Amino acid sequence: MLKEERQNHILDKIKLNRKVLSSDLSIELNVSEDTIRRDLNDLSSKKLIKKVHGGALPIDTKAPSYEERKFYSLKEKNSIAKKAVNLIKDGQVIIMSGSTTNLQLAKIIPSDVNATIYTYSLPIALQLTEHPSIEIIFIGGKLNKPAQVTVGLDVVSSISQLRADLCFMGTGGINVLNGMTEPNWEVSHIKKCMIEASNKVIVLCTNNKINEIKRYSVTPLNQINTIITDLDPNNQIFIPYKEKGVEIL
Amino acid sequence: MLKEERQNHILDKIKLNRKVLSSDLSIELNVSEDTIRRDLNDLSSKKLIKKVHGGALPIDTKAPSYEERKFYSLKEKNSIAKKAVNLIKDGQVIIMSGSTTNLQLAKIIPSDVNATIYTYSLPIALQLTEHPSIEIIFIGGKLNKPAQVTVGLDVVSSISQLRADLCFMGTGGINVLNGMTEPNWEVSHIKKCMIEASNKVIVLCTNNKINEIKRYSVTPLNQINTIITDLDPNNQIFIPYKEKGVEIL
DNA sequence: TAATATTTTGCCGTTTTATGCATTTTTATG
DNA sequence: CATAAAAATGCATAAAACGGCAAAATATTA
Repeated sequence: MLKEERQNHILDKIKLNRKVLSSDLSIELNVSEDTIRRDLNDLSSKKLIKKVHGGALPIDTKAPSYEERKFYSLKEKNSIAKKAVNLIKDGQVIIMSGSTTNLQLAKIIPSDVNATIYTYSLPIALQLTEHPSIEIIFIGGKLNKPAQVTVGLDVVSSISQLRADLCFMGTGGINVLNGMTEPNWEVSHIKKCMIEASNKVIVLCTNNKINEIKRYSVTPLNQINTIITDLDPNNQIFIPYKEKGVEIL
Repeated sequence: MLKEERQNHILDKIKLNRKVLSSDLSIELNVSEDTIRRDLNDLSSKKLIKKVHGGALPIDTKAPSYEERKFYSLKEKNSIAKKAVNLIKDGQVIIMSGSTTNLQLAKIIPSDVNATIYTYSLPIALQLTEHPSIEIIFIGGKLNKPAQVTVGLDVVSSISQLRADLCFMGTGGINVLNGMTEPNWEVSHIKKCMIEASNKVIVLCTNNKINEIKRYSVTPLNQINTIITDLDPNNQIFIPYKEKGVEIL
């Protein structure tokens, strides 16, 4: 039996039983416990299992991510949110994607603003429930736990049926050549729909996302109306963006 | 049994019972109390539990933000949730309404349970994102801010298209003659759909809701399979309910 | 195909870890 | 403040992990 076969067997067994013992595996697979231990070490260093004394367990699925990200570079996000909030006008229909920058924005919308906001992010929706006058429509679907947003076909088809004045969109990365890109395929697809559905596309973009490329393309620059960053809009880094007709705030 | 398994078990039990005794655990897990004590020390130094003389308690994390209700009669709600959680079986499709009792239930679902949960409540969905294996489908629509749930036609039509094994439902009031009633028209309508869509209807009901009547009728008793309350199920108050064929837990 | 390099595996002595037990110290409580 | 329960401490033991090494299995190259 090949090493890889053996390791696949181990992965399968962990998935099935939520636990394996080195001693069991050694007998079951007819190899020494040393070999099993080395297998478990391999798999563990690939983050496929959690190795423990005596065997292994499935990887900890706990997601600390969103909460953590929430406080990461908060200052930059806030400065972006402050610029963004001025673009919201009474009576508008707005779509907001699920970024933490958008969450900051949701927090500072003045209480006299009257608008309708569509979102598929739980934290943003929850935040907006504290606003007295904004009407919130939550876009349902299967939940992506770490990001706390809904994803999938339901979301795509809901958004396709919308017509919005504005959309505020976080981003995985943006650059002149490739436009906006996302690390997550599902999210990239959803964002395409958001852009389709909106008259004006506003991208909220902390400085570390500028001139970054992620795996999946969302849209070329020419579909983006405005980019809001924490940098000075006159920074020379934005010259090529402006040449493509994108407004920088 | 591996050390980590044991510690996971302890964490689960604390989540469920809000307390554990070293002596119990020692018997339950078939190890000496010394070992349990060492486990509790481990978990405690990782800030996952609060170790106390004789056992351990959950660490009290999240700041109580919106919900005074959430902590009001928490004890009763928790005792209901504990009974309810036993009804959840692997692989089931479950609909949960938006009550605070359901939120308690969501908190204590053991981490090895594998089920699909539909809900239209933001806090419940958010809570469930911390569960490693449950699939969550959020039912979108217009948000009702004070209750933090979606309501309206979208919700009704989404639920109508479902087929669930179970639904867990909070209630505004219940009595023998009028069955289940709700103060809010939209919610009453949504609950009707939930009942339609579910094979088994389980009503979670704190004692103050028993023999109460609200404005809008949801369903007569005969559509309800089980009522879970914080009272003793043999309490004579339930005799007429039992005569109508409702199971009391 | 033979020769050689590389990887995988088993073995063995050493080190570390997990656990139970006995003894002492601390804590809760009437 | 007396007493029983729980916790801490130290020690013993068995199981598991580690590191080095050499044999065996595989892959690569001439």
